[in-house]
Amino acid sequence: MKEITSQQQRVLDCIQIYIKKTGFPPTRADICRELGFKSPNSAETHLRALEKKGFISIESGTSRGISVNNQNNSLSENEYPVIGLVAAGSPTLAEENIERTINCPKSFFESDFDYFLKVRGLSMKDVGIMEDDLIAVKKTTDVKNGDIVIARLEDEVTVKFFNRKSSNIVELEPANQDFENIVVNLESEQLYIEGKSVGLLRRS
Amino acid sequence: MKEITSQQQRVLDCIQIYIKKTGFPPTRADICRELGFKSPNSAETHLRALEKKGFISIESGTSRGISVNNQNNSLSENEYPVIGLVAAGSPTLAEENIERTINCPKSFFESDFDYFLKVRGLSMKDVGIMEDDLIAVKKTTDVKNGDIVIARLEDEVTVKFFNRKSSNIVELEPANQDFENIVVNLESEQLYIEGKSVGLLRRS
DNA sequence: TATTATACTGTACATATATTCAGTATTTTT
DNA sequence: AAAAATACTGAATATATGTACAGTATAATA
Repeated sequence: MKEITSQQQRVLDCIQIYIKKTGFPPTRADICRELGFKSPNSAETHLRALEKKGFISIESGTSRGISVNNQNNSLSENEYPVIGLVAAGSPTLAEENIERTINCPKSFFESDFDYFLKVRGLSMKDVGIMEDDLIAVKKTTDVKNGDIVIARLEDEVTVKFFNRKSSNIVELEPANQDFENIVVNLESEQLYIEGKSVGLLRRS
Repeated sequence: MKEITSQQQRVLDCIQIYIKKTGFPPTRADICRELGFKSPNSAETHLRALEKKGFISIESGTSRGISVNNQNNSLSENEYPVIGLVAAGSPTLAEENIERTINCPKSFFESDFDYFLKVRGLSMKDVGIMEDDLIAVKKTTDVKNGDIVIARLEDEVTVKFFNRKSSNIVELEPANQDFENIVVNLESEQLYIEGKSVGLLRRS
């Protein structure tokens, strides 16, 4: 995404305001009217420049065929994948693991997140995480003691409390007395922290 | 807002999906292509009907001049109030009870809903409803046995399972063995069903 | 120094598009 | 039983709109 000039920014703003106000994009003539241009080609060349720089897309031959490319807009909604917690195998974003997607505002939970994880089992039931709940997961390895983490241990993926006991020992603690702590010796076992829980969604 | 027919609903859905996909509204011809109509007038008459019923607005003489009137639009977002579960007093939508609002897609839970209720206490902890969780509440008195309902009993508002034992007896059952069933005799006590839970949100 | 990008005016035109008119048929409402 | 709404096909047309072409001028880049 190249740098935008101030005039091009004015045109981009004009397009977004127009869409917000009317529900559909402006024509070249509309842009001219809004910004005081006298030739439709003024708008046309700005649109071509904005398209070249990746800010908008233009559907050729289509009236009002302008769409603003909103990839990184924190106010917008987004489709988040729902990933099943398969007993064996890591919860990757590969297409075969995506059960469906959920449309959700980007700033919905306390922090941004990357996907929803569908919970299997009741190992965290004492903190209210039940079967089929959807955990909002932020992909990170930066976790603190007490965080609810999504951890992978030898192809087994679990949701547990994270607890570092020493430089080599990590305990994964369930929130259910029917389950036992998993003590991981980092010297002899591979522990991957896939991410941590930043929220929960239950749709029933 | 009059009633919409199933065909008109198809056209309305088509418009919204088209806008979502392309960023701008469809032409009459686009609608025909999507829905299999053979005459642009098929789309035109449906658009006129949708406009007359208030679902869309049409800018006359304007290409793609369709805008969806998003008051009650299931695809759109909305601000939902968060209401604290005050021990005494009903969870009304009066301004003084609204802690804040949450921006959330309208079709986020299994059914539409009216507000978020912030949970106090642990009476439903065995079904994963914890303190400070936000229950998505649909205002209704149409509840079935087993539904999680928001009930008001003599100025006390609680979240419990609904269980009608007989025409006069309703049991409100907690999901926590530390709490006891509340047996309500409808002849001697007033029971208001404020609504039922259709989902849950936890932001931590 | 030549080239490219930016930033416009002004004209022209093919076509994308809304919209009307003429029909047919079924269902719903009055 | 009549009128209105629904649900279409099919053809015609005025105009709304994208877009190319011809210019002018300045700033940035190679």
